[in-house]
Amino acid sequence: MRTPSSSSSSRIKVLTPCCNKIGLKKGPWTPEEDEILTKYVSIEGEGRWRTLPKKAGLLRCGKSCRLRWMNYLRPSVKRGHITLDEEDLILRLHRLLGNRWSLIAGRIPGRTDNEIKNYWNTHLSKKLISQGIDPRTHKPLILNPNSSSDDNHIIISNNKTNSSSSPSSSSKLANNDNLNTINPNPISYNINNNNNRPEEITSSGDCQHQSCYAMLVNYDDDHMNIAVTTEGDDGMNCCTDDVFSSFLNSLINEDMFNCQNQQINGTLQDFDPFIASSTLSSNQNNPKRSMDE
DNA sequence: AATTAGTCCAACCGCGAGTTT
DNA sequence: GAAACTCGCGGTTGGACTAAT
Repeated sequence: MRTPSSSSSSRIKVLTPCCNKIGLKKGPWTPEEDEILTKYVSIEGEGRWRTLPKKAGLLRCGKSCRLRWMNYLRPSVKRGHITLDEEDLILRLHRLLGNRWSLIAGRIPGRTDNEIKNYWNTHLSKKLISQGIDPRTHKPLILNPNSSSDDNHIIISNNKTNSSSSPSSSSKLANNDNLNTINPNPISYNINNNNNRPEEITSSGDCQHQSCYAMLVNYDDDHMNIAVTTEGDDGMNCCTDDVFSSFLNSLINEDMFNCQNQQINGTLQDFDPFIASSTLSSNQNNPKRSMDE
């Protein structure tokens, strides 16, 4: 937690036990602590992290408990090396999403954002550099030295305009746990693209809900915007997670991606040739692989 | 064998945003 | 409506381990 002096906002934060590190243990977790935390969460469930340490009898802050559970103790966490398929998926997702680690992790079962982030920083970024590719932009290092770090990355916001939403808010909106409940507005996917001029097309997607969505892609000077509007049975956005999954799948999956390419007259292919080629090659052994695996 | 350099990854930190009071 | 609380994210750090000298 932030202390009042370190906060950039006008909100005044009061030190809470979670912030006050006095008496709280830091550093690596012991097997005994792991056992206590695992036992407690298995009984009480996830959440209420702030009060968990006291109730469970742990001398840790809530954030530390949550991190330990999420990244290590959770039963669904897959241990072991990242497979080639997973690596390929990470590369393509990062190409689309940038450093949205939680979002990427959400598409790779059993892997945590921290694990993927570490794997990226220690393996994949170096691998791309060795291949002459900028790991931030996925473009050749020589050809585009002045490109920003967000070039060609999808920015997801709950604003119809091209707002430059923060990574955290973007991730939260794209998280399936939150989409149905907190997003009253259409999601817009903004993809920076310095090479395309204004253009507008409409498309549709498949969703089991009625009054589902329309997808609008338009280019302004610097961005490609894909706005997904949903309206469910109750008039609220009922299936933005479905939409988001479909959209992401469409960008990853070869067939759907090619379909999108045709719909937008090849402009997306210009935007992202890497995806098209890498997907083509990577799916040769698993052509129907879905990101929802 | 000792020291240094490099790598890896679990954990910490600051911060923003949503929720509750 | 404002303040306080809580959660979760991405960036960074530091210690353990390994390789090189």
